[in-house]
Amino acid sequence: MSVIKVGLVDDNPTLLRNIGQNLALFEEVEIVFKAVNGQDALHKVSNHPTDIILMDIDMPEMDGIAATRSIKELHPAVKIIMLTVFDREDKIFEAIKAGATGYLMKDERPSRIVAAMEEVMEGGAPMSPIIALKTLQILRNQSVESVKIQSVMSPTAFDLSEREVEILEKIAEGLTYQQIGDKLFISAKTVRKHTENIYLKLHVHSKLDAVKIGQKNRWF
Amino acid sequence: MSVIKVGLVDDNPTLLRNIGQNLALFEEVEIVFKAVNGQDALHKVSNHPTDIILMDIDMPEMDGIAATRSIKELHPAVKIIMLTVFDREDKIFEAIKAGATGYLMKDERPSRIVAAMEEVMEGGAPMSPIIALKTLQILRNQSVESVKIQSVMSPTAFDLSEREVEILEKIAEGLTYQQIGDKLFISAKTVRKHTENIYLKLHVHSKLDAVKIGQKNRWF
DNA sequence: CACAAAATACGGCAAATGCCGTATTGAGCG
DNA sequence: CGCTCAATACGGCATTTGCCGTATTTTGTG
Repeated sequence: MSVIKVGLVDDNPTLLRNIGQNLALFEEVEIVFKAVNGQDALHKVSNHPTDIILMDIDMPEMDGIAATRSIKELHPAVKIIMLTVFDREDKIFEAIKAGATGYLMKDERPSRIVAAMEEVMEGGAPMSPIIALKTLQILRNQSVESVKIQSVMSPTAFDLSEREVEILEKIAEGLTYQQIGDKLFISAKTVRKHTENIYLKLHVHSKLDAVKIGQKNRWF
Repeated sequence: MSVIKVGLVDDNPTLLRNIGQNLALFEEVEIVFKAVNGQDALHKVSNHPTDIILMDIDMPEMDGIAATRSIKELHPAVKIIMLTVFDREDKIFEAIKAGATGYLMKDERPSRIVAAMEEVMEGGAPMSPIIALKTLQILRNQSVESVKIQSVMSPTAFDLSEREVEILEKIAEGLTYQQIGDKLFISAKTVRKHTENIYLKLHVHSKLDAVKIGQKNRWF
């Protein structure tokens, strides 16, 4: 892999051109497309072989995070580096969740951006210092348990129907059978029957144990 | 701040000397102490003004993580960069929790280690690419809720006694009053009375709701 | 020691829950 | 068109739970 195929996504044409011109000076990158919004990017990435997308996080229409989610779904191999002007710390976590591999400030030097792209190609995860610190701070607030390696199972793996998952959600909220029935416009008796079936499938015998399985597998 | 005052902590004298010699070539760092274990480090950092500690993560006696925790407690301003030979991914998270600011492989080039220290001094959080990726992966597995800014309350904030917290833990495990009583060698009736008091203090009316508060505040 | 708080224990009762039935309806599918 | 399965609904019953008492013992603290 000598030349890195890059897609640029930014709703500001001026910035788009600036970044493009800066990157064009580096022979190790080749800009394969430019897009002005998430929809546009989603379309163009399908028609151009792409290694890395530099994605503006703040865009109208489909924003960078939604676009990242969509693109990663269709093209998991494409790496995405988020770019932001401000330190939108509330967005960092969402961007990471969406599947971004790197996270840089827009005012990084072009050489740093190219270095970051090379780092991504080598399996790294480049972040601006302030971003890296922020991720550590977020992580530091986590409990050890929540990071434990665990094989997450989908509700269908337990053979739960959609309705049953819906019921289990309400149970997890702490509602009684009657309250759940009222919410779903079915009788409390029916809710209890669903619950019986849920218990059979999950091999548990109480609301609490059922909810515990749901939480462990992040169903809600 | 021109010269960075560095402390080295490693149980392997050879590596300690190697790193020391390598760093000595850089005029922007000054090694203020070397320690061979956590205890030693904890003692020496108190007697030497220190900016950054390079800490081996695998040490006998007090390991790097415990040492980091202790040092950050006494000297919050001291930045700590963890060094590891292998990709001990299970240790990364613990190290971060303990308060490490950076996380590098030992085989990083000396110039990279110096660059990382400068990055730390500027408020960054340098990580080797593989580490950075790992932190993102950990973060990606988190639920959004668990990162939400939330004021975590201690059980004492709800006026819960130790015993009541203990009872609540068992409830969270999904045990019945009888089972809890058997485990704690008290009668089920007593467990129920404790639970009544817990409900009063937490303002809830069911096991599920009580456990939800406990989970939200990370009591177990 | 005296006092307060916490932990322990028991009784009773209404409501909720867990579990065993049965039965009807409708949607999907070969 | 039958077949299956999910969703719906109801009855009954034993157990658990939530909540109201009261009361004794233990523990900690001034």
